[in-house]
Amino acid sequence: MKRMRRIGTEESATRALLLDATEQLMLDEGYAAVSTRRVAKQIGLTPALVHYYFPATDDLLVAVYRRAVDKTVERLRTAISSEEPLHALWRFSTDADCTALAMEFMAMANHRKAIRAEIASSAERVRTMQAAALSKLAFDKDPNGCDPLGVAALVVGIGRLLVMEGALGIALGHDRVRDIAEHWLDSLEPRQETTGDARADAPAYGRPQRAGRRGN
Amino acid sequence: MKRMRRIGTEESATRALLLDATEQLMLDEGYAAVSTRRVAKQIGLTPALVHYYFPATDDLLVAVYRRAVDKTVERLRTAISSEEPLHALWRFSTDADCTALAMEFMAMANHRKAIRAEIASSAERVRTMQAAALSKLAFDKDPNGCDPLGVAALVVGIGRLLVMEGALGIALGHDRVRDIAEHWLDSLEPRQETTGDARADAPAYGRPQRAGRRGN
DNA sequence: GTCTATAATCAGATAGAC
DNA sequence: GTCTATCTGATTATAGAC
Repeated sequence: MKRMRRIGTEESATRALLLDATEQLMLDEGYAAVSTRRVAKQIGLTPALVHYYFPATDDLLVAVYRRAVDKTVERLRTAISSEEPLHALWRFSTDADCTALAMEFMAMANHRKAIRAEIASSAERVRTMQAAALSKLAFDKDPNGCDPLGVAALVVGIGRLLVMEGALGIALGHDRVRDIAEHWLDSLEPRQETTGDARADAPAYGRPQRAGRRGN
Repeated sequence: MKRMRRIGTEESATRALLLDATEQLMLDEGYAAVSTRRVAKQIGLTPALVHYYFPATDDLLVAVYRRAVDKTVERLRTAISSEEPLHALWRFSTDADCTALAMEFMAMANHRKAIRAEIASSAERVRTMQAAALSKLAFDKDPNGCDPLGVAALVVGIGRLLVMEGALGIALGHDRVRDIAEHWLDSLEPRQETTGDARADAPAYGRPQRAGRRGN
């Protein structure tokens, strides 16, 4: 049995720093900006140290992804346990911050096998969870053949559409898409009037531009 | 005025070959596989020759994109001039071959400024064209606030959702999404019964897996 | 047109000193 | 834990021969 290379512990503060730096780099400049050198530089350390915690670069990326999924699942769990899970899911999906990182990973999955496998295995789990939260809606009466799974996939997909295009500078028709989507959501999950004033939670989706985005 | 570097003509057959090879490489292995070396190798030429026709790599990518947009616009034009433009647009957007390349460019745009600018300028043009084709539909009567622009954006977006997730190996709920979408389309643009037999054109969207996809 | 040769970066990954 | 030093290989891009 050959001598294994040394590797950092999961509890290390430095390891967490590396994950933070990688995530931030992806959000600021896109996943293509991620390299052991750039990540290390970002927090004033050396590339070799990155390899100490993450032997291969894919290990780093997968770790970032897993942590992000865990965080998302947690936030999602509280969101969809609300009175109006469908509208909560919509707000969640149209929130740029929640979705931008997911988009980066989807883009990255196109040419990183490890990430693709990770996404495929987590996506169905999350979607199933979302569908479960929508199962209390009265889809039986829906005249359009809607069901929890399809609605979950659609709502999240439309949210991503808006966020993704927004990041590219495309906005034509977005107002109308939002109108149609929200009208549809209202029909599936009627808003319950509270005290008569305007509803408390405005749509989270505003101007989707990212802060520090730089080109190539 | 400094001496300009030599550059190949637009009519060159070799230039067209380079564009073909680049496009194929993007579809087979993802945009990240595109480099002057890989492209040149693919057709048995040298990297330097790529730079002869396309001084910078971005020039090559933009040229591929422009050519693809032109081709798409042409196919789209004939498609949506049919009797049922909305259903035609749906079939177009759910066709993996038509959409896969677009997805690659969208992913690439996340970190290539030149591509992002190109996409932003072409996307609105295409969407406007699609919306125009849908303007003959009776949206005035639509109880859900649908309008051509929003419907165009939504239909294409949902199609892309299916294609994109399919490429990642995600399929959970896709059948239901397709059901919901097609039911919606039928309500917006009622199918006209022909001679009573099954409708001629089946949905184009089947198994979305790409052929030669390789990881990392 | 197409090539060879080369410069200048940048990447991933490892060994071994401290 | 963190570093320096190094190997290896890929990439963009240019100059100049043929």
